[in-house]
Amino acid sequence: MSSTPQKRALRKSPAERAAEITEAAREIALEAGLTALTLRNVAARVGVASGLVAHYQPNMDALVSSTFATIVAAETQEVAGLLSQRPGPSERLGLLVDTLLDNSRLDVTAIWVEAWTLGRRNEALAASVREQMDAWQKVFQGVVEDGNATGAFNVSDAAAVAWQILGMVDGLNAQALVRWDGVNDRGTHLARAVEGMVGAAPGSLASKPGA
Amino acid sequence: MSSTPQKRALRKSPAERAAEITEAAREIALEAGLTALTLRNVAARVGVASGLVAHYQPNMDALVSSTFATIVAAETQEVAGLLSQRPGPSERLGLLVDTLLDNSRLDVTAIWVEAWTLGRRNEALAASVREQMDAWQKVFQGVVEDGNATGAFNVSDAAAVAWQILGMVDGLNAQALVRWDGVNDRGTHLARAVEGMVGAAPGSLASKPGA
DNA sequence: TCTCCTGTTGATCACACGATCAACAATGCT
DNA sequence: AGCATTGTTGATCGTGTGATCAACAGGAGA
Repeated sequence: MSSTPQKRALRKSPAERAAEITEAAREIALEAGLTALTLRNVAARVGVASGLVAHYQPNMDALVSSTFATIVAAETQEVAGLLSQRPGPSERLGLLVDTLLDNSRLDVTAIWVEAWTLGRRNEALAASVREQMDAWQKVFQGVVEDGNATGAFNVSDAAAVAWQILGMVDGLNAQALVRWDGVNDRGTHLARAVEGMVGAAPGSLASKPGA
Repeated sequence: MSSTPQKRALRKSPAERAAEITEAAREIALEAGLTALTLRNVAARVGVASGLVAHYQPNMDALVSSTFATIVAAETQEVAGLLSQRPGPSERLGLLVDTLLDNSRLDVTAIWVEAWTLGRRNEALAASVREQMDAWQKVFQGVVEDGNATGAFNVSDAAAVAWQILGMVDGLNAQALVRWDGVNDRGTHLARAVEGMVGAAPGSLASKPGA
């Protein structure tokens, strides 16, 4: 008769409570998407009244937007960190391509796709999406420019090529979200395509490090 | 005092009324997305009570699903029709790439992206999405296989490469949905990438027919 | 002209959403 | 110990959704 008899949530500092809410929002978004970010949903996860969530956020659009930014920025930084450990531009670009095969990031991909359409009705989210896309593009652009300097690549417009590769990766990831089967050598095929774009020698972007 | 005084919609045959409803749904989806497909929204467009829309559809999930299929299948057939007018595989693949630059299809792209996430909670829609993706993939696969037979391309796994190209096109289109600026020569870059994938000679996929 | 058949209405239900706010109570300070 | 600050509650409002169904009325056939 008393499964969760905790009548009242214990009082916490604003900073601590705010952190709980954003963390709960992050978890919910990763598990069930940005659409599942409702006042009552987040409140239930924290173990708190719905009004409290509203008290800590100007409105739900803002929470959706900031949650998206938190999740996506973390991924960008994580991958960027992995990149810096690779010796040269070819190895770095190859690593980025291999990220495609890593289905452990499908939950983040789902959030990307959701944000693209949700941004249509949530201006704050739309701004975050553009911001985070720019961040990703700069990661790619840096690698391409490095390769240009080294001579490994030969690209006239590094920014444009970076946008292109980003778009391809996003598209293939989104495809894997719906159709995870049917395609085997995604890494190899994409590596060949990217080689064509950056003017690298065929096979220079090692897809599978184990080979 | 009487802007739309039509008290009662005139009686029509079931087939005619059903066609009106599906057509209204198509228009709404193209203008405001699949999310805007509500009972009252569709009913208002037809000029009819909301209950009538429900009467002609088993449920809204089905209407969303069929509307998606209608819109997307029409685009696939339209582009496939354009393809058949081109002489050889290289020209056909080049045309497919140029379709990317055609921003007149952005409304359909928006529906694609929306369907990818909506399919998470609408099983009927998810099935339609997979079906329509297969249809698109077959279009690409046909072109690739033709090129293989002609000798213009050199691809070991045509199906996989077709999936890859489709994913790239989707990704770049989705990107254009959010970030329409910043990239100029999308066609050229993608053409170079695809050339790398199918083993075609560089420049053989003419991006801009005017050149 | 009368009578059914059936296309159509619109009120209604249950539910979920964001947002608001007076009332409450835990906590730290005096 | 008493008090004031403030974190917290939960009922409430307005809106929107899909779905249901008894009642209505247009129109074709007798």
